[in-house]
Amino acid sequence: MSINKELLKGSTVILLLTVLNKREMYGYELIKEIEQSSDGVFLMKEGTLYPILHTLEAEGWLESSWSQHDGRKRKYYRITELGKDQLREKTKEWVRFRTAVDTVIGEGG
Amino acid sequence: MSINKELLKGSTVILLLTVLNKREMYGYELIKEIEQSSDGVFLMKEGTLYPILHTLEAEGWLESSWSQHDGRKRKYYRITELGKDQLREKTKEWVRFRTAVDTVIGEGG
DNA sequence: CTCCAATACCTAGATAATCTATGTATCGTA
DNA sequence: TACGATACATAGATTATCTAGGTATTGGAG
Repeated sequence: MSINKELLKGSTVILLLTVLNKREMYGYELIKEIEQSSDGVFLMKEGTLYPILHTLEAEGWLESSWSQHDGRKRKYYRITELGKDQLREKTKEWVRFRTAVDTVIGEGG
Repeated sequence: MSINKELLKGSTVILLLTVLNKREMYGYELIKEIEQSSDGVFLMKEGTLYPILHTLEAEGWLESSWSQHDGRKRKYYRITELGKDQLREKTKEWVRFRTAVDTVIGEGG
């Protein structure tokens, strides 16, 4: 499956990039935000999220900075211009994938 | 990600079950059929397909039988009643997943 | 005051879905 | 006669995600 390997990771990454495209956020907040905005469908684990954030930062799609809030330190992530490019690309890919699945299974193509 | 583990395998399995729900087919044919009906998006590898077919048969979602055609032996797969139940379930799950992603990314929800 | 849940970060190792690579064999065609 | 297409299959690599564990702070319930 050519598109799927990308999409597996892609479906998580696209969600992260999308919410970070609206405003900067810290890890824990991202989990809650994605859970809420997906009506409880996406329950991302911390063990899933943090390694992905590190990877995206290493690839230059995100930038981060620490800040303090009530004695707790938070690491805020912002999307970069490169990240925005990737988001546009991933979004196209998602639509392509979604359309293809719906075409095959004949479910609201 | 609670739904995703299911969906990764699910997105492949749902495609297979869908086309087998229309008529019985053999492995090689399934690859071509899914490739065509998805407009070239899903290029399933034999190394991906055959193990999945064996698993689905072992789980009782599919049945198979050998037949001969021009000296080549083909293994035809049919969907079982259990398989049809699973297909309905998987389809619901797909719609749920698709809707959730589209809600979050705001792409034709 | 003490314990526990929630908040907030992190990593190592396990699990599992898919791919790569390889093997066998037949058929049609250039 | 050599090669691509057809047709099946499996072993091992890759990699995305999960499980399970770790640290530390805050706030509220008992």
